[in-house]
Amino acid sequence: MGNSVYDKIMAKQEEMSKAQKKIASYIIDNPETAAFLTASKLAKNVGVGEATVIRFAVFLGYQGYPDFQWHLQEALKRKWTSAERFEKTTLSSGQADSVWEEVLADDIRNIQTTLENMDHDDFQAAVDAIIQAKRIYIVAYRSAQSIGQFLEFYLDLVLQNTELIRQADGVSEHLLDIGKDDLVIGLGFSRYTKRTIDVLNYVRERGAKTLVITDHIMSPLAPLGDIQLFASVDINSFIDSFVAPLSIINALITAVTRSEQEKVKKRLEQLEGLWETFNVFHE
Amino acid sequence: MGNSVYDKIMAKQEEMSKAQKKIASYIIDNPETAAFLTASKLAKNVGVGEATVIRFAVFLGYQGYPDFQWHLQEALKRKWTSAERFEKTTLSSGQADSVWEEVLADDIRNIQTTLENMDHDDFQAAVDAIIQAKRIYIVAYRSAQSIGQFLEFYLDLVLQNTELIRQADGVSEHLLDIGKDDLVIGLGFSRYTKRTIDVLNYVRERGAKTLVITDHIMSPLAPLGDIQLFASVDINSFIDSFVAPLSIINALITAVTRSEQEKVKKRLEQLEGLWETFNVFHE
DNA sequence: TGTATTTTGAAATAAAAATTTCAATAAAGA
DNA sequence: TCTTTATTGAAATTTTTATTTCAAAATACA
Repeated sequence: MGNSVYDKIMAKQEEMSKAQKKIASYIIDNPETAAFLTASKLAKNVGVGEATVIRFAVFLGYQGYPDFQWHLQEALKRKWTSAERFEKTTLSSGQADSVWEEVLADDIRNIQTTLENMDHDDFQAAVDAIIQAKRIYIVAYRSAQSIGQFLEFYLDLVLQNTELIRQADGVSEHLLDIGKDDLVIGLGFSRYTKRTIDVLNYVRERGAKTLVITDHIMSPLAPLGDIQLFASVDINSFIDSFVAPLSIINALITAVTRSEQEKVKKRLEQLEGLWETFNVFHE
Repeated sequence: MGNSVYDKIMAKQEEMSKAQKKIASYIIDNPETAAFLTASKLAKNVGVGEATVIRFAVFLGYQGYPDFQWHLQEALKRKWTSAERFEKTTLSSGQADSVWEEVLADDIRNIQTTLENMDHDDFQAAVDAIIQAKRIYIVAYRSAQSIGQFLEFYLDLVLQNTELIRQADGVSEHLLDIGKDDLVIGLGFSRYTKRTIDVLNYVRERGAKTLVITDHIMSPLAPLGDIQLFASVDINSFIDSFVAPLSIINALITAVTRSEQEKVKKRLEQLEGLWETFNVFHE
C-alpha cells in the first residue's frame, strides 16, 4: 500500500542480483543503523562495493544515494513515533486507537502475566516428563486443537512418539493400551470442552502421567494434571487468546530439544535429506 | 548521569551566545529531525550561519560537526531501543536464567516488533477483504497449519464460509471453482513450504483476492498477496514462534466480529443452543 | 565447453559537506 | 560616547562522500 523503501524492496526483490539481495537484507535487518550510514560504510558493512550500493538506490527508483537515505530516515521517524504511541498504549493503559493495537497489547500482557505466574519447578517437571515418556498423547478439542496440533507437529518431529487425539466422539483406539510410562498432555481453556475432561479422567484411571496446560487454577482441568502449567488468555474479544499457551508450547519444545540435542540433531539431518528429495521447501 | 548531547547542552547553556541558544532550542525541540540534518541545513532551519553551527559542535566538546551528529544519532537509537525493550526491565533480573523466561520474553518482543511494523491501512484492508469475501480459503501447510486451523475455526463459526485447505498433495477440489469474489488467506513462514506458493500462484491466476500473513517482506509469499501482514517469528530455538502471527489472527477475528456485530450475535445465540443440547462444555 | 551478457568493485572524477578565514557587526566595558 | 573584545556569516579551502568509468569476474546461454 505505502510507498516506503520497504515496499519498493518487496516489489523488486525478484529482479535483484545476489549483491543487491545482500544489501536489501542488511537494510531490513538493521533499519536504525542503515539510515545513518554513508554509502561507503553501508557497502563495507554489507560486504559489497560502494558502487553496488549506489546502483541499488537507483535500481529502487531513487535519484541517488542521498535520496534513498532520506527515505530510509523518514521511514525510521515514522517507526519511532509509532513506538512511542505503543509505549503509551501498553504502559499507561491509554486507549488504543485500533483493534490490532488493542489486541496485540493485550497479548503482550498475557505473556507477561504468564511469565510472572510460571513456576520454575513445574516447567522443569513438564520437560522431564516429556523426555521420559514412552509415548505422548495430546488431548485438545475445538479451537484448542490448533495449538495441540502445533505441539504434536514438533514433538513428533523430534521424538517420534507423539500423537494428537483427533476423534472427538468416543475415546480414540490408541488410548486403549495406554500405560503408566505414557504421558498425556491436556490443553483446555475457559469454555472447557467436556470431552477433554472425560479423556483426562480416563487416562488417569489407566495410570498414565498427565500434564495440563490451562488458563486458571480454578479450571476443571487443573486437578486432572500431575503437572500443571498456567497461561493467561484474556483479550477484549469474544474469543480467548491462545498466544500465551502457544508461547509456553514454544518454550517446552525448545527446552526438550536443547536437552536432547544429540538425538534431535541426528533426526533433523535425516529429515533434511527427506525434505530435499521431496522438494518440500521453497528455494 | 548520562553524557548525552542533551546533558552537555544543559551544562553549558549559561555560557551560550544568542545564536547558540537558538541552535540548542531547535535541537531539543526536534531531536529526530536534527540528527539527520547536515550542518548547512541545520543552520538554515535555525536561521544562523553554517559556521556558527560548526562552532556550536566544537563548543560542546566534540571533534567537529560529524562527531556531534553521530552522538545525536546514538542518543536517538538509545531512545529507540529503550522503547523497544521496556518490557524486559519489568523482568526481575534482566537476563533470563531459564528457557521459559527466554522464550516468553522473545515472544513479547515478537509481538512488539509486529505492532511497530503493522500498517494501519493494510490491516483495515484485510478486515474489509474478509468481510466482503464470498468464500474464504485458508492455505497453510506443515506447522503453520495449526494457526490456519484456529483462523478457520473462528471465521467459519461467525461467517460460515471459510475452509482450510488440508490436502497437501495436489490442489484441493474446492479450489477448482474459485473466483474473483473469493478470498484466499495464505500463511507461511521462514522455511516456506513450496505448495503454499504453488497454491497462491494458482488462485491468483483464477482471479481470487489474496491475503498473506508471513514473516518478512523478503518472503516469497509477500509478492503473492494483494494484502500483506507481517509478523515476527524469531526465537532462540530451532522452531519459529507463531505467537505473533496468532496474535494478528486474534486481532483479525476480533475486528471482523466487531464490524459484523449484529450477525455474529445472532449466530452465537443459535450456536449456544446447539452446544447446550449436545452438552459440549463443562458446567 | 566456449561465448555473450550481466554484475561487480577499484580507481578516477564530480559533488557536497565541513571547516577555516576574514571582514563586518554586535556587545561589553571605559 | 568611544574603544576593545567577542561573535557572526559569506566566501575560500579542505575534507568527505557520491557518482561514474572501466576492466575483471561471475553468470547465463548456446
